Formats: sequence, structure tokens, C-alpha cells
Amino acid sequence: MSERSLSPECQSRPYDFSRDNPLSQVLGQEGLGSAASFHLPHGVLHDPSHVYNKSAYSGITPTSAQTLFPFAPVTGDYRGPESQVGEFMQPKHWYPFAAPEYTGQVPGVTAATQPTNLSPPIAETREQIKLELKKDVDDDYTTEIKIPPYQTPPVSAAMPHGALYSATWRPSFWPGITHLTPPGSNNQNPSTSSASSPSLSPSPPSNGLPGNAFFGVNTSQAANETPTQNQASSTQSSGGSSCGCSDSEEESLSTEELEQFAKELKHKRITLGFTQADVGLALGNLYGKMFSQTTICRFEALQLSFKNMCKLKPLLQRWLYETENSENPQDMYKIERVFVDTRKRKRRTCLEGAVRSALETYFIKCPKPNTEEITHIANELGLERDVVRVWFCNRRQKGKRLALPLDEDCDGQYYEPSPSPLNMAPSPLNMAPSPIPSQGCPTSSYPGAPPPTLYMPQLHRPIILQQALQPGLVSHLTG
DNA sequence: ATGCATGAGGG
DNA sequence: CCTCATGCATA
Repeated sequence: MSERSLSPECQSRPYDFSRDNPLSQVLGQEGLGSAASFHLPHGVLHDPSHVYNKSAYSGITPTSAQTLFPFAPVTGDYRGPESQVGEFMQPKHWYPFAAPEYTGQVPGVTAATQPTNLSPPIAETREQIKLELKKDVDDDYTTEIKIPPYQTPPVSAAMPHGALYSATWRPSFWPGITHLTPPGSNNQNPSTSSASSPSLSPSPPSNGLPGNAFFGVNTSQAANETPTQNQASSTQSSGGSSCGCSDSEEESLSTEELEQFAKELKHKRITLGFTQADVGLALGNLYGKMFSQTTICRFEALQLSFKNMCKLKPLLQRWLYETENSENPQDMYKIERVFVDTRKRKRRTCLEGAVRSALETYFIKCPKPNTEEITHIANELGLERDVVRVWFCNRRQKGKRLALPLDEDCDGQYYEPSPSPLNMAPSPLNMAPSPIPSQGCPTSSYPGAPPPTLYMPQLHRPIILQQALQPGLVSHLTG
């Protein structure tokens, strides 16, 4: 908390990569042209496309009930009261009753408050859902929703620096996105029934009904049914296609489009009086798949991966449309989706600022520690190994979001800066006395790793940098 | 708004 | 084990 107060981590937009070349980093740098963002020497990086389908459905059930819980969200049964940063980490398992993936319904538990309207969708098996999804790629929910005229440059509260980043979502970085638009796919099945009736309840997507489907989330739709927004599409084309991997046109979304849509969404959402959580719920009604406030928030803040943004955009777009054209949009989210997930979550570990800083330091030296290193770090900091491992995973993920997918193409090679103080940076606190002494990945123990590296993508914007790095750390590093 | 966590999928 | 999408819990 204290750490945060010092420097709000509210980053602006993570997607304005102008990261030209890995070496151009330098914090202050900025104003790099948008165009610059394209040349990517090795326009390689793994293809994200494969992740697309699968992950799309990872969490259909849980549903965030952060707000609507009539009853207390069982929390009592964690294991220890607060062994959190336990120095004696035991490979515990935090699932009292290792919930066997729910096969649909939650056992007795929630029964109590189970609202009828939700059960249906949830009743479906994940597998089924997944299947549906995959199939749906063809018959997407898309239907022929006539997208409302989104060109409105609403956003009265437009962002001040909107101009700063003109960068586009560098297709080169995400080769996969190029195929956003599946060739033959069009909206076909107009499940008008569900689509056109905004006020109507969720309606069980399941039942193998092809028609309604969750979303066939295929960015394709975005492209297809985003006619009105095409205005912007032109922009994107700039560097896009280059990778020739596309099997379809380049009608993909551009950063601008997404950015604008995100703004528009937020603006309208607020204007309409909806909270992010409401929207997430509404999506559940519309597509059977709910999203948490977190996700909506991240969408609006452009903190999701490009692919993810593209995936969600059509859904949100439709929500917007439905909402704006509904007489009582309330219906769309007024449902109470109470549904308790029996699985117990590990109590969230609260790392102290000192520990975090120490981790940051380690991260800088080695963003991808191996097992041993992780163990070492864990021991050094008195954390559970898993906590450390997860921290690094999250840190990397965060780094990508905020800073840009640098390591993708460079694959682990964070350019090596001059022997900056960073490398040596002893943790601000006495916490991490010796950053991985024995065999730190930085100084070479990293297998095929490049020389010591610094995970400091060439951020052009200091702000981002600060976020990429821990506030405190930054100050201590830079100052 | 964001930190830590979970889980699917891929290797 | 990692990445990614996502969400609970919390600052």
C-alpha cells in the first residue's frame, strides 16, 4: 500500500508500443513514430494463434461473484489462518475438497441461492462448452447484429495524451492476428431469437444449440461486423500483413480501433450507468459466458493481449448495441448470478514491499529463473517456492502487458544494457542480500541464456517503465 | 485498478 | 514448467 501510494501504477495504454528496437530503450525515449513500430527484424515470435481457441474458455464457470453474494463467501476453510508467507512452505494444496472440476453444477453448496436462470448455462460441461465454441467458430453468435454507428467520437473525457501513441498493434508481433478474419465465415445463423431480444434472459446457451452459442469468439466477427468502424481499419493495414502468414484478409482490428472502442465502451457504459461488473454479467446473459469486473476493466484499459482484446471486442460491442437499443437494459445485467465455486483458493499472499522489491531485483537479473533459482529465491526471501514461481509468471505477464512483448521476439534476450547499476542493484532492502549467489541465471548460469540481461524493454514512456518495474524499485534504481 | 492465483493447453 | 486468459481479493 505504501509503495503504491507513492506512485500510482495506473499506466496509460500499454499498447502503444513504439518499441522500435530493443536497444533504443532508454526511459525517457518517446515520441517514436508509430510507423516505427513495425519493422521487426525477426517478425517471428511464437504464434499466439494457437492459444486462441483453447484459452478462450478456461473459466466458464466460476463467475466472479464479487459483489452479488448474498451469503458469505466461504473463506474459513483455508488451511492456516495466516501462514501465508510461511517460511516453512509445505507443498500444500489449497483445495480442501479438491473440487473435481465441476462437471457442471456445484454440489450442494450453492444450491441454496441458485437462481434458476443461471443454472442452465452452467450446467453444461466445460467440455461441451468448449466444443460448442470451436464449432461456433462458424456459426457465431454474430448473427447480423447491425452494429450501431460507433464512429461517434464520444468520450468527452477523452484522454489527454491520446495523440501520443499512434502505434498500431504491430501485427508483426502477433502474426496470428492476421487471420482474424476467417475466410468464409460470415454471420450466418441469425439466432435472432436471442440476439434480438435484449431483455430476455440469458437463455441457456448450451443444449448444444448451435444457434445461440456462446460467442464464436473469433475475432473474425470483429472484423466482419465492424463495418462502421472500418474507418479506422485503414490505419492498421500499414504494416500488418507483411508476415504473409495470414490466410485471410487483413481486416483485423487496429490498435486505434480497439483503443477507440475501449474508450467508447467505457464512456457509454458509464453514461448508461453500468459498472464494469454489470457489463461482465451482461455478457453472461448474452453469451452465456460471464466475465469479471477485472476483465472488463482490463479491456477498457487495454491491458489485455491484442488477441484477447480482439476476442472480447465483438462481445462488448454487441452488448453495447443491445444495451443502447434496449428499453430496459437493466434486464441484461440484473440477474443475480449467484453461484458459488466450491473450490478454495489459496489465500492471497501479500508480499511486503521489501520482498517485492527484492523480487524485482531478481527479476531484473533474471526474468525467467529456473527451478533451482526459484527455489533459491524462495529460500532467500522466505517465501513458498510456488509463490515465487507464480510471482515470476505474473511478473512476466505484466511485463508484456505494460511494456510490450519484447521477449517474444528476442526470446529471453533482454538486451544487455551497459553494466548499469541495475544489474548490481542490491535489493533496496537487506532482503535480498545476494541475488542468487550460487548460480544466478543472470551471470551466466542461465542455460542457453544470453548474457546477463535486463528486463527493461525499451520503453518509450517513463510511466510504463515505472510500472514495469516496481515503483519503489524504479526510484531506487533511477534515483 | 491491480496483485496474486488458478487452470487449460502446449512442450 | 511456461504462457495466457481470467478471476478473486484487496489496496
